[in-house]
Amino acid sequence: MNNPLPRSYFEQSPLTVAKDLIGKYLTVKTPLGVVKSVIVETEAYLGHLDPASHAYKRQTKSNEVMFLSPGVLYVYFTYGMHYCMNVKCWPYGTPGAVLFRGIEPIKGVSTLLKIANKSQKFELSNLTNGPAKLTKVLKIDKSYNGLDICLRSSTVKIFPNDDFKGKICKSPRIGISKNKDKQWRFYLDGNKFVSHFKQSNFSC
DNA sequence: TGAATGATCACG
DNA sequence: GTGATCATTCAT
Repeated sequence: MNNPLPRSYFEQSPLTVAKDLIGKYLTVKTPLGVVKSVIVETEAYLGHLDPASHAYKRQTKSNEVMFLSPGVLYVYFTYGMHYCMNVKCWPYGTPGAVLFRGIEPIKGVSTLLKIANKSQKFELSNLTNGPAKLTKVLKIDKSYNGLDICLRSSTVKIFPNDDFKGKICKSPRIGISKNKDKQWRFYLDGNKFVSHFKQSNFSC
């Protein structure tokens, strides 16, 4: 069995990590069993350099884990009802993160359907093709904020995928009002687990 | 296109 | 305290 991606991997720029995470394996130990997925969509947030980042101007109670060690999760609550999951990048003290926006489950599919209370016929992509959808079905909430995913013992881990072959495209990030021109969203071309499948402004 | 729904932050 | 905003989702 491989080791999960090490802390040094997450010390890189969020832009580097966001693009490189496409195609890698995400494993999450849910209350009902382990689910393994392929990461198919991410976005980079560049902390002090990025007006759209939650850590652009200052360090607060809610964004503090983005200033901690690379490889910890940053989970935030938004719109009064949703959780979104990021992994902290860049070295300790320098805020930055990669948001998980879409994943394709490949093991533990029945577990996911059970958590969502859906039948085998349900279109699986509708459960994981959005940042708040995937946290909901994986039962990721604020209690995961600050979790270190570089440890073998962690309930969330990311593993390499040496066989990955696929075309990675990029586009502006979804749902932000600042820094809209930057193409800091990355996704696997043609994959149905990618959110906002129909988007005009992209390049590959 | 707009409602749901609540935490957070800037302001003064 | 008040109001605006929000890295979303779903129904209309």
